[in-house]
Amino acid sequence: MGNREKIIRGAIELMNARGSAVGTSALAEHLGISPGNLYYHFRNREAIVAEILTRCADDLHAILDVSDQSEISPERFASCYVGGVRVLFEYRFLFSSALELVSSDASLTAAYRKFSETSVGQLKLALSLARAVAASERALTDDDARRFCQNMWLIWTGWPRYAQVNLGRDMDQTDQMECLRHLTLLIEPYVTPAFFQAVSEQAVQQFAQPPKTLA
Amino acid sequence: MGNREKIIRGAIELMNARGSAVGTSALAEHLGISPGNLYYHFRNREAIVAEILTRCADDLHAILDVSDQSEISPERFASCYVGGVRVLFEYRFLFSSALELVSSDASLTAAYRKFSETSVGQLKLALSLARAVAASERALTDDDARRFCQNMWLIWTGWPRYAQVNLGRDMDQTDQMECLRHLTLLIEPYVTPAFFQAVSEQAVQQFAQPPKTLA
DNA sequence: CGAAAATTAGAGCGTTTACTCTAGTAGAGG
DNA sequence: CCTCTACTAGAGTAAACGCTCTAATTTTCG
Repeated sequence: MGNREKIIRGAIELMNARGSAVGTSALAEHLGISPGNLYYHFRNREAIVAEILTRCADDLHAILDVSDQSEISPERFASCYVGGVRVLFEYRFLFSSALELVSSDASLTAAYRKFSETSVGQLKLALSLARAVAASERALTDDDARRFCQNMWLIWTGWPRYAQVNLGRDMDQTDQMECLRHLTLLIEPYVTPAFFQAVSEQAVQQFAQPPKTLA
Repeated sequence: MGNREKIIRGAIELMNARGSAVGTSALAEHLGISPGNLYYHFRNREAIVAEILTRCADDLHAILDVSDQSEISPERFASCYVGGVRVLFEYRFLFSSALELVSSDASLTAAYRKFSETSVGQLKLALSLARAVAASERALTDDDARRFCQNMWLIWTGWPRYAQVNLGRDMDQTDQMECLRHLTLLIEPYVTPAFFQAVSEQAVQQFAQPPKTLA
């Protein structure tokens, strides 16, 4: 693994632990390389964050993409949010320090907004396909469906920070499972019991398996 | 209004807009006072944030306190979360920049955790009292009730950042109303239609009125 | 008024920041 | 062996940081 890759991974690790404000010297020291070395691989500090954001967006969008489906299975539905929890935990500082990131750079702002907009849109599509299957008795207007997906995004991206900051957790598998439970609770009233049961079982099962994309 | 009060308000204003990372010189310039003046009124930069956190906690806890009630009216229930939205919007940077705040100082961490713990506890009490009234058909285990209140906290504290960062809003009354709608959507499945209807009407009505505590 | 106290301004301190620049190493191809 | 390219180290820069200090000003009160 080259230093470029080490820098990215080290930055994620350190920023997840201490917030996006970690400096270049702290990062270099953490990695055991010289501060100047960073600037051979990246134009500036912000370029590191930008690449991390891109990776996160790519990972998440690949998981949430259900545009090829006309109807969504409980298995696929579960994989959306089990996979989502994994990705959002891995890159959690992006959401914990969102205000700092966005107010520091204009191009990051645009990328960040596009990212969240696309994700919420994908969630909405998944929900509509799932609701077609679920045929729940509880109706949602179009505006409320958007709000529901935004709520889901808020819990999804907010829980890691909540667990870390408010509860002082150390961010292990247990915390990811708890995040899943929070999302489950949110979804439950809006799908049929049968669909919900199937999704829950699938979620637990998929969560027990190691993620696919890890080499 | 003395400079001490001006500093607090200016800090809230500036940090809400740009994140908690605003420096002492930027703050002084924003207020039209000298940087050194800050240190007459406050021991150090962190003391300013600590006082803001205390104020926020006091304001919110006063609004959420239902410990004197044995049963909660729709009016009181609505005032909890209408008032809560107001407070959390006013101090929104505390939640947007929580990771940065907490990782910078140990005593702030303790205060922040106590704050959120108490708030979620108060929410849980309000919910249990409301559910006694509402007698909904949808049961919640104790763990799920906690998760529900944590979800509420996440949306409550997360929405301002979402609106500001992800949607690029300018944080006016409309955004607070939208936050209310998000919370409403969360609550709806867990109370009876009659209670929900009463709470919704009360919420709209209370929201239209100016806040009581403003002198 | 006049003295004491409270408040303010602003220069300046040491430290840290993101970043640049130059000297130098490691390995591949000829 | 030599050279070229990819990469690394580390000293050094200007600016910004939180903060201290002193002198001046305003307010308070006998």
